[in-house]
Amino acid sequence: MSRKNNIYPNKEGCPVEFTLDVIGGKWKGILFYHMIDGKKRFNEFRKICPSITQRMLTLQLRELEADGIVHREVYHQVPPKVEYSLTEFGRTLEPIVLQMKEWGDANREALEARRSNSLLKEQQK
Amino acid sequence: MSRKNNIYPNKEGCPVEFTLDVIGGKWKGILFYHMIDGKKRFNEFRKICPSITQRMLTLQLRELEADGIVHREVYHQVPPKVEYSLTEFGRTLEPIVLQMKEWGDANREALEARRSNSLLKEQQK
DNA sequence: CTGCATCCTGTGGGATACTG
DNA sequence: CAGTATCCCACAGGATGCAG
Repeated sequence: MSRKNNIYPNKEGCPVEFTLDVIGGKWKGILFYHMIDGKKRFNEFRKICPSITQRMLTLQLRELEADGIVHREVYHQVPPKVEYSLTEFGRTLEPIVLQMKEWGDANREALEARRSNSLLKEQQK
Repeated sequence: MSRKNNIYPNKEGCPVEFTLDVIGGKWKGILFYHMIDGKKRFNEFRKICPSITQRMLTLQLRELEADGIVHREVYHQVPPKVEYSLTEFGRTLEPIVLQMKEWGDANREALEARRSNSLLKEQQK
C-alpha cells in the first residue's frame, strides 16, 4: 500500500487495482466512511477504531491527503486541533465506499460463519 | 489480508473494512475483474498480470474461493485444466468492482501526476 | 492534543526448485 | 498445466518515548 518506493506501480495499469491502491489501505476504508458525515478530529478516529495505532492513523491519513482525498485543516492554537474532511475529489469515491458498506452489512454474518467453518475443518485434520 | 490467525478481525465491525478484506487483497481486484466476462484458466491470469507470482496467484484465488466468491472447476485430465469463475454470490460484488474500474480509469492519470509531483518535492529537500 | 522518531518483530510475498 | 514446498528478507505495522 505504500508507494514511495514504487513509482510505477500496477505495470499492467489495471484501474481496479489503482482504485484499491487509493482506498484499499488497511484503515482507509473505515476512515473514509466516517468522514462522509462530516469532518473528524484525530482523536475521534481513535475512539471510532480503538485498535488503530497513532502511527498507522497518521500514516493512512497522510496517504489519503497526499492523494487529494482528504483535507487537513490545522488550527494553530493551544491545545492544537486538526480536522480531517473529504475533499470534493474525495467525494467522488463516496458511492463506492457506501456500496462497500452495504455489501459488508448484508454479507458479513454469512461470510464469517463460512470462514470459521472452514477453520474448524482445517483444525480437525 | 490473511485471516487464518485472525479469527475475529475488524473488532469494530466496520462493514467497509469487511468488504475490503474480501476484495481488497493485493491482486483480488484484478482477478475478479477479469472473471466478470467469463471463466479464466490459471495461466490466463498469468498472462493478464505477468508480475504476479504463481504462489500469490494460487493464494489469492484460494482466498476468493474460500469466501465463496469464485468457483474452482478442476478437469482431471492430462494435461490438467482448471477454470475459475465467479459464483452467483461473487456476482453481488460486480457493481462495486465495476465502479472501482471506472473510477480508476477516470482518475488514474491525474493522480499519478500528483504523486510523482510530490515525490519530486520530497527529493528536492 | 496531535503528532514525529526510533526501535523491533511478524509476515506478506518474491525466487527457486520440485510434482501429479 | 497447475500447482506445492522451501527458503528468505524487506517492509508493514506495533510499542514506546519525545515534542510543539
